[in-house]
Amino acid sequence: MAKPKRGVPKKVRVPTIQDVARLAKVAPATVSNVLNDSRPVAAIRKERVLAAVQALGYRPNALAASLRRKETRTIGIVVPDLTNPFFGALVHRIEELAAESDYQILLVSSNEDPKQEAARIRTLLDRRIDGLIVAPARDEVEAVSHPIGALPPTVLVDRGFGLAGFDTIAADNVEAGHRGCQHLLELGHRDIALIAMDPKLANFADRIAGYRKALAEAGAGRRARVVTGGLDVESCRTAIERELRRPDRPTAIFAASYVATLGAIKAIRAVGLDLPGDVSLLGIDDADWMEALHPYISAVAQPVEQMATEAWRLLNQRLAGGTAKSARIRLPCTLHVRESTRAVR
Amino acid sequence: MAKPKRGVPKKVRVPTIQDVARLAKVAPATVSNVLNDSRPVAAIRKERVLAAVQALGYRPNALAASLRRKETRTIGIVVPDLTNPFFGALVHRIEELAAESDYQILLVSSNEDPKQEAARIRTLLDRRIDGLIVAPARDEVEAVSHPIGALPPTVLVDRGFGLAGFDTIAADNVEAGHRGCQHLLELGHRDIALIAMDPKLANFADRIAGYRKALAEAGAGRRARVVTGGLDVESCRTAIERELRRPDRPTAIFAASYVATLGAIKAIRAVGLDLPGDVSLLGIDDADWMEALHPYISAVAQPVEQMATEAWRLLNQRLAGGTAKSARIRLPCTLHVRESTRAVR
DNA sequence: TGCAGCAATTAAATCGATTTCCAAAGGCGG
DNA sequence: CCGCCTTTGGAAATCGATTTAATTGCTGCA
Repeated sequence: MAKPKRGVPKKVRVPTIQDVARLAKVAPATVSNVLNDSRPVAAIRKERVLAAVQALGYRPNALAASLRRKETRTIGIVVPDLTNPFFGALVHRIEELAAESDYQILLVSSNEDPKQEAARIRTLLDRRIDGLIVAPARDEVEAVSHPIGALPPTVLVDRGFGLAGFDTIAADNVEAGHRGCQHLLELGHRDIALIAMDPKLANFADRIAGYRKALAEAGAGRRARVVTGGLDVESCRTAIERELRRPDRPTAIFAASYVATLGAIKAIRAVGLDLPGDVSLLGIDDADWMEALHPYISAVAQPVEQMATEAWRLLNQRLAGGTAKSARIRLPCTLHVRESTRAVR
Repeated sequence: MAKPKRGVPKKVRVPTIQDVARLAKVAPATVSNVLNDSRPVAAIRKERVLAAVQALGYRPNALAASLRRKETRTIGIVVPDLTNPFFGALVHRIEELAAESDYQILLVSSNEDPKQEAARIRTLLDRRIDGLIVAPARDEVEAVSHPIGALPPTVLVDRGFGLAGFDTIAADNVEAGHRGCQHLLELGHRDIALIAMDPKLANFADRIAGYRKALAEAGAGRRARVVTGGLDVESCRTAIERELRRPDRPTAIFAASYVATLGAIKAIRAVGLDLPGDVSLLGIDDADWMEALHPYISAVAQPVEQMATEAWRLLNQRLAGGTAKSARIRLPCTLHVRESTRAVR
């Protein structure tokens, strides 16, 4: 293998359309026409161009093309936290779909902070992205929409459901809360504590509403116990631990998110209770490991893949010029009954 | 709230530098000079420009700027699988660091496929990214480097260690295998099966080497049992299951990756063995849930955060014109002894 | 008072494509 | 055989910034 041993990384001038044109003895316009076949070009010339392209290893500068075309074939994705497997899966799937249609992904993370979110979105807009998929940090996307004015076609996923002017997609969170609580009720639980990271977020509000509804239907309306955890595992753990140490501790914990579920498991351990012997645990959001270690964790799974697919579909519709009024899509969750939920003694 | 009710999403013409110049009654060049303070501008004019910028809500078109400056402040990241928490954490951290320096991330996933990887990298290059961070699908990055020719400053993370011409970063995998195996040996295990997804990948080869070394040091050199799993959880599970069903089944499983660990847990369950009563399990790669459910899973943790930090540091050095010879950084892993590894009966 | 010298502005070139529009050439009917 | 129409090719405009180079307007010194 040749050892370059150069000092400064030799700036290789990448070939431009001019170079190709020169080599093929045609006009730049012709090269462009061949490559995009935007207009017919005589076979002889076409060949010469293709040969030149080959020879030089020419690839069009996407920046220049985008500038002229006013289209970047790039979409922005904003998530609160890539570390959360839910968003990991979401981004993964969207990237996959986008790539199939020759789009690329500018990824930014808002770290659950609306300020950062707004700032990052602005930088995305400077890049003239064609579209935007956001899992907002908060539901009032004033941060998203207000200071910015015109956004490109935008789809809101998971949070911010129903915000005017956006296509929005979310799991049917009311149903998730309802179905989950019902499951626990059917097992005979009456003291069910629901752990929400932040009850002001619509997702949690909905899940709480569903939970309350199920309780009410069972005639246990006043037994609702909603605990506010926090945005991270640790704060959820302490909140739940406190709850579990009370004399009237719940017999079941309904953890309304991935982070809360993790916190709940740790809290139950910390207090020294048996899962599911002493307390049952039902999570919202599924993860690969929940079916690995005993007790397998029961969970209401959000349809991440579907959410991603729908998000991409809606965005595509807009990109294609579709002008239907804002879509609002609720996707059903599925309850996975596993081992962490057990009939009350 | 006003209801636009427009048919086609009214194309708002975004203001350009020309518009600002016109409004401020100065030349476009002056606007540019103010905004980048590339040259001194009289206070009166500067104010006028700033006011105009405010009034119009002007933001420079990053495409145009990039085209001219030949710098996009964008870096590409390529990972095999975002669903894997290791890569999730890696990307998360890099994005964070990049944002701090006002860089943005074009994210692509190679799906563990070198062909896709090469294709996706090419599209990244078309976008004229300033730098590239890759966790390659294979170690021979001919896919990465060959057909493409000149790459921008590139850092290889996790895989492809030591490839000529790249800064490379990886965990000290030999040591990880060595330390892990040693731990199992200390517990009295002699029949330790190591599960690698693909022994041809250098990472796994290294981990295997470390494992063999530890065995040899213990005078158990010929007891090495290396099982080839596969790229996904399922195939790992079946491979391990087969191993566990043999009459001379191992007393300990050393799962050399996140995916293998998950597969191992499932396999142990499937065969009906007790973890860690009948078999011990040690994983490589840590995850939040490993310290949640019993038995807590012992694991050799790769220093993801550090790897991300170093990757960004090295890339920055190159971006800043640093011209040192390719760095090769090995980062130490840490053994987390938890509950899944137990002294052999 | 005249001119060198400096600082602040701006006109124009540039980045690298796409697209518009004009010109030349070839085909065809009258 | 001539003029009109259809192709095809290429020159030039364009996208929206940055940067270079030229210009303008002062200041200050002789």
